[in-house]
Amino acid sequence: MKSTIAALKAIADGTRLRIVKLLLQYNYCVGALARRLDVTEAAISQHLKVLREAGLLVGEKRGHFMHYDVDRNALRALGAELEELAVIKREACKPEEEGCEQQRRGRCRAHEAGGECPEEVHFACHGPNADEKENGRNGHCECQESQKGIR
Amino acid sequence: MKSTIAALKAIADGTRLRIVKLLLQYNYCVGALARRLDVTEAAISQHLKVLREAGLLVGEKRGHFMHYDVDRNALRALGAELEELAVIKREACKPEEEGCEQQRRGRCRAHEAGGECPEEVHFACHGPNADEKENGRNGHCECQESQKGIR
DNA sequence: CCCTTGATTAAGTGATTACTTAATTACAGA
DNA sequence: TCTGTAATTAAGTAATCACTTAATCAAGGG
Repeated sequence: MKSTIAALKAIADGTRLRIVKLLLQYNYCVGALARRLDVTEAAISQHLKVLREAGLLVGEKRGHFMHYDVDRNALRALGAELEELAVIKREACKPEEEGCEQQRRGRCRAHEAGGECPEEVHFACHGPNADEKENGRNGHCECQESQKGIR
Repeated sequence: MKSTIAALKAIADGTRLRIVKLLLQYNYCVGALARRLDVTEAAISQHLKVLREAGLLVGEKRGHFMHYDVDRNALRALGAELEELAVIKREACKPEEEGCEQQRRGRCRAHEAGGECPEEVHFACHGPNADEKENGRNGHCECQESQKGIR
């Protein structure tokens, strides 16, 4: 989760994305990357550090040259994580589990049909206010796909 | 390409990733997001703008509430793009196409076997220097998987 | 043991970013 | 039309970031 963000941050940079793409194809050392990308070696080294610490690269010393490889599994995993987000579905309201009040939801649907939205269901959109939060309401059941059209 | 980076930058932020995850599940309006995430509405609005301009969200006005939905296709496409990177293979050297000198590569392998790396193949790792670049050498063929172990 | 070269680190700079508060725009109801 | 509320935008600030140059570390070859 936190490492996901670190990895996303690491690859969400033009120069670093170019580095990753180059290293996927070629086994360049640091100096070669610098020349190919027309960036100073120091800058490349700093970018490599970011990518390495994000788990996207692994380094290997050969002679006194340093070569970096992309951790393809980490890259795949990162992509998969985003794709998996995309399949999250709007949760259906389960009032019996969540302790929500069906009456209130019913009233929301009435509003959807053109009726008026009573004051008690305002948090359908806005979530619980401070008092409601203390009363354990989480405001989530009122904002489902099933009630699309409500506020 | 450029939009890829924008989308990655947009989602590579803790607060914005939380927004996306919430919006995948719930149909909150801006104020509800602000309350759920304990962030000011102004801050949320600015994050929503970033996500919207990156193509990850679409907004819809209902009454005078603003609801945002995640563009799941965009999210999927972004994840797929990262996964597709991971399958890029190290390119085999094609000297006939690239104008590289096989003799030189041969000498590199000799070095791999424990021999000495002659000065002329130094760019095997480092890419072309200024003069070589003018002579059309791209320094790429010498740095392939096939020559792993060379500098 | 020095000298050269590759790579990293240190320090400093300008640009960008995430946030705050305040002002503004947009909209619905009285 | 006026009022109150939702949302956005403006303006300012502290922190982070990508880059630069210079110094340092590491590793061979003479």
